[in-house]
Amino acid sequence: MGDEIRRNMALFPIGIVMKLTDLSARQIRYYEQHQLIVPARTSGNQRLFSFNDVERLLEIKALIDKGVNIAGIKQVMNPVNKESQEATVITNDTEEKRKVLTDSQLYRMLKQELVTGGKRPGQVSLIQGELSRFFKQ
DNA sequence: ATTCTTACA
DNA sequence: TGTAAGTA
Repeated sequence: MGDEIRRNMALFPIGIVMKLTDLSARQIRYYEQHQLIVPARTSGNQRLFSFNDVERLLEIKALIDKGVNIAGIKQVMNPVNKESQEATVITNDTEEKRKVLTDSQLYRMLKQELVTGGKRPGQVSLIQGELSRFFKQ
């Protein structure tokens, strides 16, 4: 179950997630208020998002674009499970080890995610189509 | 320089 | 949702 841990690792600050999803900070925080995502927090109260968080945000974005409101999204999306939340609790030790992700490191991980496809077989990952714009040739 | 919360447009 | 204010 190592892949799940990887997808639940808290890695990105909101600024990067904004670029990854093309969502505003206001929107991202708003969706968190409604429990659509539960990003981890650093000891300094800063949000740290995981690949799963980013994927969920992309799904939310797709639904919003379809005209679905928050209430509708809550019905369609499965709620954030306990394991995810536990896995994203940031200890001081974790925070120290995380360091700052360089762009090259980030893109490397994103490419890995594209190869993996994210999620499980059966449900097509939205991350691939959405994030492909970061690898325009 | 970034992010956070609160509150008003 | 956008944005401004005052912090951390």
